[in-house]
Amino acid sequence: MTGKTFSSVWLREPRKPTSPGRSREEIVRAAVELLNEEGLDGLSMRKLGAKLGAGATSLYWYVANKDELLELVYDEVWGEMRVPDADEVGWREAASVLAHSMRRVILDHPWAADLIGRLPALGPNALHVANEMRKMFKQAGFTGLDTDYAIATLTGFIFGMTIPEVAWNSTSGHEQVDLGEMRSLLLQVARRFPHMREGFELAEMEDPRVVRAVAFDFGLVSVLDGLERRLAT
Amino acid sequence: MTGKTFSSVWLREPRKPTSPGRSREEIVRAAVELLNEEGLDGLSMRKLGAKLGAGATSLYWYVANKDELLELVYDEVWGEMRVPDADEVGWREAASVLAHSMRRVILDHPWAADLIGRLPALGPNALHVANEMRKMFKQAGFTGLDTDYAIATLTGFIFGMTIPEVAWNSTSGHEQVDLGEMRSLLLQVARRFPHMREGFELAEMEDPRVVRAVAFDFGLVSVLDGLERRLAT
DNA sequence: AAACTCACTCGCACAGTGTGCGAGTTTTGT
DNA sequence: ACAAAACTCGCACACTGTGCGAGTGAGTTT
Repeated sequence: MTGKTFSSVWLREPRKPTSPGRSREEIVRAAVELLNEEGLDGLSMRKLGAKLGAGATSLYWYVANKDELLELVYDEVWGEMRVPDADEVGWREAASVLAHSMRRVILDHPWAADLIGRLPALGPNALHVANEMRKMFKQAGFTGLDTDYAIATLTGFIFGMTIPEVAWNSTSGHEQVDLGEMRSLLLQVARRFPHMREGFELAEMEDPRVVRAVAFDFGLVSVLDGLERRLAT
Repeated sequence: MTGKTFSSVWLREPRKPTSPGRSREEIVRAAVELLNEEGLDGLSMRKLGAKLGAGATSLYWYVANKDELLELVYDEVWGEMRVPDADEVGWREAASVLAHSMRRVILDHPWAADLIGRLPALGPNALHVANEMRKMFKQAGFTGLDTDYAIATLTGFIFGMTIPEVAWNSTSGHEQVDLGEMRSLLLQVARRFPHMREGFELAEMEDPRVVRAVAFDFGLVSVLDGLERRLAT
């Protein structure tokens, strides 16, 4: 374990000098664009500099290092998540809309999936979402730490459902894999793991994207039901 | 989108030549060791070669590229997950033990958290776990695709709960952050996001590790309750 | 007007990365 | 003994993040 000292953009002076109205947001915006186009590996300081018509190392005036830049872009995706007001639509509806929104955002920004396991979500946008979720679950009737447990449970489910989906999408983007070979491999697998066979047969009649969406909905009502049951005690 | 052709170690000839009983497993084992010691960034082909007393590029005889090596080590962690027999202990108990086992394995191999979002779990160990889970949920009473949805829901919850926990651990390993500064920042946050305040106050009286473990249990019973409810319809 | 300060830019260099290539070495098969 | 196959590895290439220190240009002070 490298004795790394914990540091985060968010745990520092509220602002850098940033006197000219110019650049940090611009950098983050360009970085997000680059990430959307080329993925996490496609983001390098040199490319980002070039995209902004700047030298590679100029960016280091606005950002301490690449990790800090990643913290900033990570919070940016939290900013895209929509949390409806539970007072207006009820907590279950609010939670459901939020869940689909979070899933959508991650699928649209696959690189964010990698960041979830690397950075804690401490930025203002993430805190805003957390705050709204807390309000939502309190409105549902949760109290004390149970409220936070409910938040963790729901976001956990959403992330855990979506992150592997990203992994799957990244490989099967336009699959070059021989379909016949794939099929025969599946058969071979089915022999060694007999319980999987039925699942394979059922799943291959549907569009995988649809299957995953249905699975998400199935899981979501389960989780919400489970949370609702906690309220009864 | 780079038109990457999908390829996986698992979708290829069942075996490389591998005539001498010697090396591929050994490489994977050493890689896992290196990963446990130094994390995902600490694994480089050169270091791995050195650890094995071999030249850096010698490994490429046994492994097509680094990604393939990662697929192999990824499946290795699936091999550490324990799935009890649902016929003996009942599906709820089996699911619960499995969940805690998966959480433990990921916390013990934090680098695996990054791989979940990058690679689909297609290795033999992963398939074995999936197979056992399918058996477990069928024993519970699920049928058809619902069985697969239940699997996705449970593993989704487990991963989604644990992956951010890994992120948090990686920063707060031995936190060098000024506690007073942290405190004052939290107060500032609490002003902007009032609903968070109660959560902060409650949480800071407990050991964060314990809080997260409790949250996991809370979420787990919720998810299992929710799944059980699906059986009623 | 001259001097100074300070926000900002960026080229160079260093240590490190994955990996293709092709020339070597060892082991195996006949 | 000879050939073929299995295996090793040094070199080179293009790339990475980033510390350093010299440069630029606008604004402020004297």
